[in-house]
Amino acid sequence: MLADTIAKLIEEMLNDAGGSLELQRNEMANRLGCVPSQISYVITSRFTPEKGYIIESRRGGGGCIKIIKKQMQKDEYLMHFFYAIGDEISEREVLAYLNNLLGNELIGKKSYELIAAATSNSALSDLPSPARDIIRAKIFKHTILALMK
Amino acid sequence: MLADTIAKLIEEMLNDAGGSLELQRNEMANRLGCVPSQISYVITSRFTPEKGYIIESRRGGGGCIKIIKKQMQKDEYLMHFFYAIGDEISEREVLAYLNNLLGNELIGKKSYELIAAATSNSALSDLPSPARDIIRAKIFKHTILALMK
DNA sequence: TTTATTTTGACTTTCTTTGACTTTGACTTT
DNA sequence: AAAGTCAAAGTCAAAGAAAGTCAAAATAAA
Repeated sequence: MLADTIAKLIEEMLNDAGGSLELQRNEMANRLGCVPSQISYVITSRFTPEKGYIIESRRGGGGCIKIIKKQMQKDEYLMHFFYAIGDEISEREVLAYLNNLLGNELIGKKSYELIAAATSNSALSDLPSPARDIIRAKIFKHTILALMK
Repeated sequence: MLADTIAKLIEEMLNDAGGSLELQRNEMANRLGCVPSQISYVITSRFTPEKGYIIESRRGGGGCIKIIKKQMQKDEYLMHFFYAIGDEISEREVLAYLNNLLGNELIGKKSYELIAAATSNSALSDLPSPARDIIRAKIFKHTILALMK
């Protein structure tokens, strides 16, 4: 299957490049003889933040797609937290996690405050009860990944 | 890419000059082997007031373009941002704000990444279109307030 | 067969480059 | 002083370059 081939190729390139890489969508699609949006598809379906990848991109002349892989190792502990977070989470639970991270000096006071603010009930007060904890979990996960950048 | 090269050059010159500098458009374009309006393009697209730059210029013989990087007091600036944020905001707009804050060294790279992650389309992808930008604005405002703690 | 994933391609959006044309200001000439 | 000249910078739109989006069609999995 094409998608798997491309995914494998990108992973390989990521390894060679040491965890972070920039590619040009059109150029790559050309090399592989596929349509450019296929590259987009592979990236959005396989290199998701959930799987520990961060994607950035720029359009226009000289544009490109940047893929960053967060490897465990230094961030092993954070990854442990990352995986521990379920699909939904309460404000209280977030604070418990954050206190743990702070206590272990994995994050600083400023990061603590920022994440607490972003995931607070106050910030998410427009959302109804079931949705709120789901969004909170996503935001929390994203911030944990961002910490590892 | 040409534009990036020019932008980088100007930033460097600004640093060397300590935050304010005068350049001649034609002379510079000539040196870089590009068309003069390319310099204008770079300045209007990268050195915007949004990002904390002030541009002045004089036409005619001996004319030039003056670029000033301005800095404000931290909380004043943050409050300014806070009030500028409307009831809804796109991912793009948040990033523009953040880049400004980062450029003015009002936040660090880590805060930048955290807020960007918490307000990303990716983190909020479960929310439908109108709600997404509203929640994003609330989260953003909360994090800005947290920065002032 | 039904459902989920992949593949494609048409269309959109964003960013860059270029060049023709306009406006402005300083200096020179009348 | 008024007019003319020339050297800047400004403006704008067209063309080009890349990535994003979306949905239909094809394929694979259940």
